[in-house]
Amino acid sequence: MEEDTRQAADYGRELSTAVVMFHEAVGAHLGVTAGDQRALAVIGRHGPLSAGALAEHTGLTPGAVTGMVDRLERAGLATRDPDPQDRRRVLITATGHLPDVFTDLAAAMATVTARYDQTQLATIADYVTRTVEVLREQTRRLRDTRR
Amino acid sequence: MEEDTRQAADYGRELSTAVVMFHEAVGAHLGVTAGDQRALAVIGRHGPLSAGALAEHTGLTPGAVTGMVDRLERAGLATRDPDPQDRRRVLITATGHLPDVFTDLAAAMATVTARYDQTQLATIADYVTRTVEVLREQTRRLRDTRR
DNA sequence: TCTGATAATTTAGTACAGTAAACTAAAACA
DNA sequence: TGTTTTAGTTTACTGTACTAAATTATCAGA
Repeated sequence: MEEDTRQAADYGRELSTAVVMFHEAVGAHLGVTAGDQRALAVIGRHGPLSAGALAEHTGLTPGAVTGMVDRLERAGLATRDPDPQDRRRVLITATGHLPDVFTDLAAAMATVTARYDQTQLATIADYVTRTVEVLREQTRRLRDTRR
Repeated sequence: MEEDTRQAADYGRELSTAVVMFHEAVGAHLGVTAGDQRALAVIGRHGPLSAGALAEHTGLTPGAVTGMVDRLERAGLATRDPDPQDRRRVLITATGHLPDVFTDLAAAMATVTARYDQTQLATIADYVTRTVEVLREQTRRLRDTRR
């Protein structure tokens, strides 16, 4: 049992490293930062947001959001559309264009998950869900303790 | 089945985000970059490395490695020890001092994995191992296709 | 209609990680 | 012993993301 939980820590670490490096590579490839990608995810889930709303979501200044959206636009991931209700505003809209890198990853992961039956998938889902909760909690704690 | 693999993609995405954000928080908390942490992991596994060897491992210039080691030292994670065989050299040595953040995470993850029996742990290990392989392969492809 | 507030962008500046080159000390070799 | 090479650090510079403040256009309210 002890041996198995130690192994779990090892591959958890390897998974972390692999995830971080993958995302760095994606960022470098697309010319966007991790924060850019997270902002894009917010827009994708929520729908178009004004630059100001995005600034609130990200905690960045309006100027920094301008830069962020520039990068997302340049990468073909988002556009600025005028807001019909307020001409001062732009609505940052996800293009929905999924870069090959994500479709490739999804396809590869589909072949991985296709190996498992329902029970196994439930176990995996449980593990991942709990892991995500742990990570979020630990992240929260870190953010709350100032250096 | 299709529903389940789509859910797998969703929590895979959430896991990715949680991992990246956790590591960013760790980095900010400790004052080290992701690259610093990876270099530290190399030293931890391999044993002390000279600055030059570390530069080769990381692909950075000697000057950048000096900065990296400065940061690791400042965070209490590594030290510079003289190399008895060549006085021009320093051996970058991991202190082995595990920051609370990692022990806390390990403890939290241990409670997660303690929920599963041997069969379930084997399933999880299989999933994680394959996921890591997929991520590494995709990362390699990205690095190989220049922007 | 005018004034104050708001939205996004631009401008000027900062912080940081990294590179290239210079520097200093030590090692290797003739 | 003198010269060349090597190791790590420092210095000067670059690129990038970000902040603060200024700018320009639009909106809301008196």
